[in-house]
Amino acid sequence: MYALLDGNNFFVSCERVFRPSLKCRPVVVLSNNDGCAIARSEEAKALGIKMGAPYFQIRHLHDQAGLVALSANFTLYGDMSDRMHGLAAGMGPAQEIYSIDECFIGGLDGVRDVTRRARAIRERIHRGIGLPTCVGIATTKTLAKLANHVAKDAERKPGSYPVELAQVCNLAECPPEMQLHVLHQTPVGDVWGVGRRIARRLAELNICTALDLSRMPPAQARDQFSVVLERTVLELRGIPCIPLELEPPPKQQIACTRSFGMPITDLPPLVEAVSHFAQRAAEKLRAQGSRCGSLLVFAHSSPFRTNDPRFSESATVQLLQPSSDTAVLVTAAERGMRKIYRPGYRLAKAGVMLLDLSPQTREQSSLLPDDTTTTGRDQSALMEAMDQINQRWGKGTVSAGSAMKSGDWRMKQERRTPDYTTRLEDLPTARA
DNA sequence: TCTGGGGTCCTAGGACCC
DNA sequence: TCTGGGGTCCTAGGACCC
Repeated sequence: MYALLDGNNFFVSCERVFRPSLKCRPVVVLSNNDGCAIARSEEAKALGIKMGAPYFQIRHLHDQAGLVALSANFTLYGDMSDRMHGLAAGMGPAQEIYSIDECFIGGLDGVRDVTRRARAIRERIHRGIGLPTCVGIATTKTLAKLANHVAKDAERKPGSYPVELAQVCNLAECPPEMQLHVLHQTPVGDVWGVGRRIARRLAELNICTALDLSRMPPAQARDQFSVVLERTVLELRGIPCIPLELEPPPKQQIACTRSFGMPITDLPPLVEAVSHFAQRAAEKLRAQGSRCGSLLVFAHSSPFRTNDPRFSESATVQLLQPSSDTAVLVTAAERGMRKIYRPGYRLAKAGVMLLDLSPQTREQSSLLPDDTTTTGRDQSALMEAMDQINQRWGKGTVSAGSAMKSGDWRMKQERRTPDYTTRLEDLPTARA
């Protein structure tokens, strides 16, 4: 038995905790660079704003309908997320943190009164940190996801489902007719693991609802699609195929990529940007205790500006030996960028990806006699000191020389809210 | 003028080996 | 003139997730 708990309109809800005036208003949170809407309040959804809608296309709704648009504040959301997951863990013996706003709880078979317990946890989260959540409970993760949809729909679309299912829906407790009804009401594209493409192909086979999909022969799902879809079919039938992942496996690649605040044509700001990306990526790399064997740098022009000349290049730089040293990675990133750079293009985005990750174990010295790369204890001690300083005093307190964050490649974030929960200066003040 | 970022897994096809 | 079969590894591309 699994439960899935997730925060409703998570980023918007985080913002509303500290600005109650945003309640009952249409609110969106924008992606980096204030590019497009990545979270919407119910009121914003009612205005017809789609997930991913470019901001410039919905900006007029500010005057027309009082839309409030905020820059993403991931520091705030990450901290609220930690608190939410901490409270959610009380629901059962095992927890998988699936994303910033969702977690699965497993091992519920031995837990008495699961539904009531889920309601109590929801209440505790709401009282404790002010976030609204919904919980779906079922025999498999895929069905728990589905139940979670039901809990949400029952709450916000009166009449769609019985009110008892609002906020917390335990599908396993529902009578069989209701279970069938739920599967029948769910479009196949809303099933976890079925995206737009596969939904379209399934529709050609006359498979349009979750119920239809659950009745597809698993072998056919495997032959005509993939083992992934076969698992989904089985999960919809109540046969668990996707286990709980208690500990996140170490990442196999680490990326840092950004769209620029304005188009870049010159080499120096590009080098500065990728140096910065390499530095950030190196921090993430060390945080999970890994080294990387190679690094990929890319840059491209805007795919949306069809009149501009197109540019899209990448270079993979092999390191002499695996490293997690900021200086080594920054140097490699710069080299890659100099290699792919061509003048005359308006570049919109660039990034660095660390590949061939392996665990940071013992020091391994180079076989090459004249390898001048600085290695060994001194360098890793320096990295450790850098990470600690930045952790204690804030990101970017110390940084590699070429990676200073000064240029106009920096992203636009014109409507960012304060770091209410992680910076003393931003602590909200309560007035009597 | 203005369109995000960071991941995973699976599959097909080619290279290579015996 | 005749030209196998089975396996592994790697990569690129597609699909999905939030």
